[in-house]
Amino acid sequence: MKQLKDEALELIAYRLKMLSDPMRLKILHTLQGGEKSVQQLVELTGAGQANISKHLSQLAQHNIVGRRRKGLHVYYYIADDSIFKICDLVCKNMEKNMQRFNDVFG
Amino acid sequence: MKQLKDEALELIAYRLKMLSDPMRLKILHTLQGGEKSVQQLVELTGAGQANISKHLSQLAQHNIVGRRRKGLHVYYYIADDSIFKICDLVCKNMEKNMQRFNDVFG
DNA sequence: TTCATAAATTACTATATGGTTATATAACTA
DNA sequence: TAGTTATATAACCATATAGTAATTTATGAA
Repeated sequence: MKQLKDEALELIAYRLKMLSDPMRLKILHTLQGGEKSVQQLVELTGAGQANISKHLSQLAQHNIVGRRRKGLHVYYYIADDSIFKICDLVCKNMEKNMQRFNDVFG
Repeated sequence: MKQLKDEALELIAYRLKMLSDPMRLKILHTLQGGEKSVQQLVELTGAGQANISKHLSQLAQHNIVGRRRKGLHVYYYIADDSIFKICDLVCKNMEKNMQRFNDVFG
């Protein structure tokens, strides 16, 4: 087992923090269907414009999404697919827990 | 692509929040070497006892760790290995980013 | 029962974070 | 240029969270 330094743990935690917010996950999940402008994300998620922009700049700082300007619009896209693998792992594990729950109490 | 409900996204976010704190990661990483008592974790991590206990109960609530009482001591152990896969994914991606950084600026 | 030790909990503080409103910036159009 | 639209940023508030000190609970030993 590799020994991780505190600094490394902080980096991992800092990155996972990006994925531990429902609205950011919703944005990412929406972007999974292809790149979207801020406007489109506002419509598709139902969140406020400033809110979306703030989340997007955070995600961009972490290189989780990329941005591309086209006239007045700025299009954002997924730049790091590994986030979905992470979500899948979490989902699978939750399913397993549900199953165990059902096995015992169902 | 599966459509995820807001509720599902909240569950995922809530679970990932458990992994987005350096101290909790440190605890989990320490437990990777085998089960440990609260005392041992206090010594190995350098954190306060109350702090460790609080993090452990959070992790236990999410079934990420399990607990076993043996006399005065309570031993905690990893109950969900998938967390390490998640950390590995994050690590790999960070390495990739570093590599890209080095390729461009190194 | 009394004492000692381990762990959990409570109460509190400081800080971080998400959301909102208002404003600023950037880019296109007339 | 002035006006319009899209996005970003700033300021602010409310809430959540990590850490700590003090206390309580649980267990074992004398």
